Amino acid sequence: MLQIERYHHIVSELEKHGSISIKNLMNVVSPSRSTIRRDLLELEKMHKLVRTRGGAVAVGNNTDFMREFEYRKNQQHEEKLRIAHAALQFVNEQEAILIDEGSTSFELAKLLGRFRSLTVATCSLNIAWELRCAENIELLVIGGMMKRKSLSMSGSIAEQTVRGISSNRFFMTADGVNAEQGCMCYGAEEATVKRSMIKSVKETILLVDHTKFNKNALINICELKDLNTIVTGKEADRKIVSRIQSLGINIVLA
Amino acid sequence: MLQIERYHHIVSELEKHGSISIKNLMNVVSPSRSTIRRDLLELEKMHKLVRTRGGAVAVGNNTDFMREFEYRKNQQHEEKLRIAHAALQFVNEQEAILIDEGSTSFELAKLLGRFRSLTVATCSLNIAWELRCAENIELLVIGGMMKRKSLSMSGSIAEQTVRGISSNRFFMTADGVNAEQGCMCYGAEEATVKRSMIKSVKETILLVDHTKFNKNALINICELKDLNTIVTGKEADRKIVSRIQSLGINIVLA
DNA sequence: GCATCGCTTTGAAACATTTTGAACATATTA
DNA sequence: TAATATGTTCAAAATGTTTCAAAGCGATGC
Repeated sequence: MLQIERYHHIVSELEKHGSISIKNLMNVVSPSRSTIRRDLLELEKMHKLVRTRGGAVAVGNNTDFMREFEYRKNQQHEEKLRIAHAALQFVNEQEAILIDEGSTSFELAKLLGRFRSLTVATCSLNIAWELRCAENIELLVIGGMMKRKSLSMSGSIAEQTVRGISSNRFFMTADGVNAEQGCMCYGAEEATVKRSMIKSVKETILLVDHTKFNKNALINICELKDLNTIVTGKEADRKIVSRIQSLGINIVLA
Repeated sequence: MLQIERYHHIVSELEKHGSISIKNLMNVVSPSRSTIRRDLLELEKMHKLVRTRGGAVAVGNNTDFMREFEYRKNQQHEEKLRIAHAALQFVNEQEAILIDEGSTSFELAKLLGRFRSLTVATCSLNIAWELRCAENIELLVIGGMMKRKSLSMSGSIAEQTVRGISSNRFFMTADGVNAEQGCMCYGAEEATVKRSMIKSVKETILLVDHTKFNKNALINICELKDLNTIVTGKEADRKIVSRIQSLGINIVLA
């Protein structure tokens, strides 16, 4: 394995797991302890990792974030993947779509490579980064003050930008949904941006895993009737589903 | 195997795997190390790949790591680091600064961890990603249509955002600088954003390595008198330096 | 057609440099 | 204290660079 390939392998393992051991790297990237040790030494100089006894961990700031993101991603990850796949039916070639921040919509973004040509607008830094090299996608990054927790842009600048655009579909996420209060999330500014987005599109499609139903989150985003479709996992409670359907909202169980 | 066939084979392998080793190419494209080495040398000149010890990696590779590797192999990398360090003297605690896209300003961004509290606005997706976890930094991402080549946002949305902000200092980059035409860059939309940025700050500081002097790039950004300071490498030609100083521009040789 | 010339490409060898794997003494952990 | 990991040093291996002669190839003239 080439040196650069080893470096790359180590860094990407680190991004995935947050830490690695020399033992696990042996026979994968190199047969010799010394070489691995030297690689870690080099990567530490580049501030790509911090060495520990027996291995290394991802660098300071990134670790917390990675852990949190990985954690959120892994919760209901399999369900989120199903939801993302099901959401694809609402994406059409040559269209412009809006994608919200959040792990489910991140999964959707990762599936957009299959289209020939799309325009995607997003306030998620994660999604922007994921799509930055996708040649089939015209990417509109919605700027604003970045929220470190969600890695998304919000605030008055984001709102102003959203008001100036219009598109067919908005794939929204939420932290809580119920028939009475509608969609909710924890951040007030995020909620404002979401509301603007809803206004600037023809159709809003909510992507939520089943655990979000009947859960309350601080800030109200919109009522259920503002949505056109909800895509969720087949684990969703039947009563809730039929309750929502009775309000005239289309539900897709993935 | 014909030369052109070898080139083709190497490039397509590179597209498939992201990296190749000379060993693997031996006996496939040519029996001789020398020939392969020469091929890689040629392809590197054509910017089809970047050579590494023992092989080569694809250019414009998606991963952070490869991109950084490409940067590091760049001739002026060491100079750019010096320039970034020197530029730090113009950054003050608690201030708001604007940072342009480009590899030199990216180096500057990486040094901002040493401040206790800063507000940073940038149109560079690279820089935004780099600073996403920095708890000492309030990050304003300037949104807009993303240019894949520079990983930066521009266009009318970016301009509009820039018009709405004001800050103390703008750290600008350029592809060409000379006393007559001033600062230039290759992208027309990028130039427009840069001009807006210059207008919205008190002081503009240009960060350029010495190779940018007396080089022409397509689009004019501004005249030299619009700048307050130029930070460049000590390799810069003395004549050019004194010529610019005579125009009343402060020059820092890093 | 074929020999010759000039140019480019190729393969190999010599030498410089970097990387690697192993050995051993030292430090750290349980 | 035993076990494990680390740092250091060194020779061997691998890779890069430079140089050069041989081979390949097109153009030209006979």
